[in-house]
Amino acid sequence: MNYSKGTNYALHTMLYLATQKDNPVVGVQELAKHQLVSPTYLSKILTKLTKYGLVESYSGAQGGYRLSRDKYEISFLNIIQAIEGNTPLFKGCDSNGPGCLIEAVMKESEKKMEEYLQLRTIGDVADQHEQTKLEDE
Amino acid sequence: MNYSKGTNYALHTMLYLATQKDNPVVGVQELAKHQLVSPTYLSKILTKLTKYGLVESYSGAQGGYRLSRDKYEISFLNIIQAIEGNTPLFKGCDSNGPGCLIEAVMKESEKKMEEYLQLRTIGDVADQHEQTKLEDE
DNA sequence: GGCGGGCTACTCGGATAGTGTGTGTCCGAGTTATGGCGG
DNA sequence: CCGCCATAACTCGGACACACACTATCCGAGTAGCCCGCC
Repeated sequence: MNYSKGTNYALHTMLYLATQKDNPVVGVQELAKHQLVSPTYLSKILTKLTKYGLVESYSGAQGGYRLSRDKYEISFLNIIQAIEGNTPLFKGCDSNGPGCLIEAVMKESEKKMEEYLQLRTIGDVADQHEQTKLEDE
Repeated sequence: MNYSKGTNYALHTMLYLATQKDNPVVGVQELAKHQLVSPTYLSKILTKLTKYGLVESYSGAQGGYRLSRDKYEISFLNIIQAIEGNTPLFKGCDSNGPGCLIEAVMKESEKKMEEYLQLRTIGDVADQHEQTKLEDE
């Protein structure tokens, strides 16, 4: 029970894209280099993000990816669900029916987490990232 | 990324124990019968709960398990961590150091969920369970 | 009637497969910018 | 100088192998209550 590595890669990739000026198209090679991941594997993750509508892909030479909408409109929850799916963490009370009290508690706890992840956007964190970089200098 | 079935079994088993009067010793056979799980597998889960100090085991004839402390002192988080371990859901920012902003957000979201799970005790839910049973009659 | 030994029911723990998901690679197909060549 | 074409760079998508955790089962060992027989 933990987040897949793909989610980690996806979050860092999105953060990298969000810190770029003027939202340019960035190739997979460059994205992969910053995380020590194979470009082919990262492209699979980016495919998921594309299907989920978080990034746009551009084929051909000088192609690559860029954010498909404003970085402040992309929450952590969006990215996580794009990779992990939006299936609930807890399931299996089917035999006990929808009135299972345990399921209710688990779903509520999951909701608490998702509410926070929905609040935080990749743009916010990108700004924080810029801030700390300036402080270092 | 989801809770293991073992966690589901553990929660239902704990709830069943909590709804018993006077906290008697209950055998694995009886516990397994209510969840349609093999007794041998359920015993492995109960072993974890025992090591975590949530239940006590009694060997020999008429043996079994019972809660080792007051049901209102046993939170959902206790049970979940007994089965899933207390490792964080999100990990892998080691290369980025402890100052990784993404990791901070993820850990905070996890904390939100755990806070709620720590609040809810198996005793509370057991009482709710009794309540709804009375209303049905 | 009291005591002891064997029996039974039960848990404990390790060993062992099967299975599904995540992880990662490889390759062919399609797409687009770029540069060179000929008109 | 302009347009066409080959080439290179790049993404896209599927197919495929591998590793690891979860799931589940089986079996031997240990333990405690119970019953029966012997003294």
